[in-house]
Amino acid sequence: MPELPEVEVLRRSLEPRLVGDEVRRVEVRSPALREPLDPEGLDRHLTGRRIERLDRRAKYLLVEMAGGSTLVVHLGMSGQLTLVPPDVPPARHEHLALHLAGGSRLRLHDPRRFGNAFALATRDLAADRHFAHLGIEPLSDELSGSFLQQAARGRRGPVKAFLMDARVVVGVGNIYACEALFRAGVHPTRSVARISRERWDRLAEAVAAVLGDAIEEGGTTLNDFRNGMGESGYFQVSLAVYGREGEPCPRCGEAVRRRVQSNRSTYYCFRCQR
DNA sequence: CGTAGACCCTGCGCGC
DNA sequence: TGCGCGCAGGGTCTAC
Repeated sequence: MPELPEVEVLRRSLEPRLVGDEVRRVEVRSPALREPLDPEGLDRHLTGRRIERLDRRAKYLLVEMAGGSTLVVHLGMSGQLTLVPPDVPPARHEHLALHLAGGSRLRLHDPRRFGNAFALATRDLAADRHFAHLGIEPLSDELSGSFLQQAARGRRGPVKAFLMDARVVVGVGNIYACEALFRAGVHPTRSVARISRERWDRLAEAVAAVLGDAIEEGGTTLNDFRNGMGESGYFQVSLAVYGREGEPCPRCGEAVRRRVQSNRSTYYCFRCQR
């Protein structure tokens, strides 16, 4: 579930319901996430504080508290952050719960435990090791063909891995790397050393477009969340190639192919992507 | 230094 | 129906 668009949709859906509420109690139900949860740190930075605003950096959701501290949540592969009424019993993989003064409970549920949650004393993200190395935001005006071309200078390797390298540009996961490459007509294994300026322009446009479109379509996730319904149907229908091995390419009809790059599935059209 | 690959973990769908 | 296998949208670490 969690790619950048989903995190952004989550941020937008939670913000109006969380801002102004206050953390009454922090409950660490099972600390075994990718990095062990730190009950003392979470308690110290969150308990008794009012939620001022929600932000996002890369795929990290930032819950900014009055007084300047910040709760940082990463959903990993299977994480869900949901707001539930207090009488809803704990979920099987509910690792962290924030009990709010308004009565509801903000819970982090993550079966695969690749997620992460921690609190920072300040809002100075760049000083924290999780953020220090991160590249530009893909939906900012920093993303451009010339930026990508500059960043690729002197580098080797396939363009797909380059687009997914968070030191260059954040938030481009496996799905949207595939979708952006398809939209730009660039073959996923093409070396970054062999991409023209025109193609870098197309790639920059494609990355912003697929992420932007996904955020707009993700509005349905907002409705699901509000109604307490499931998460199915999110953006699946809009994916051109991802997860569609053997299905016809929407542009030319050639069967979509799948191959493995760096242990991840890549979906692409052999004819449209060069 | 950069790049490629392994790995962390649970759940689900598929084929047998 | 039951079971084993492959696969899953994340990031990080190690070996080369």
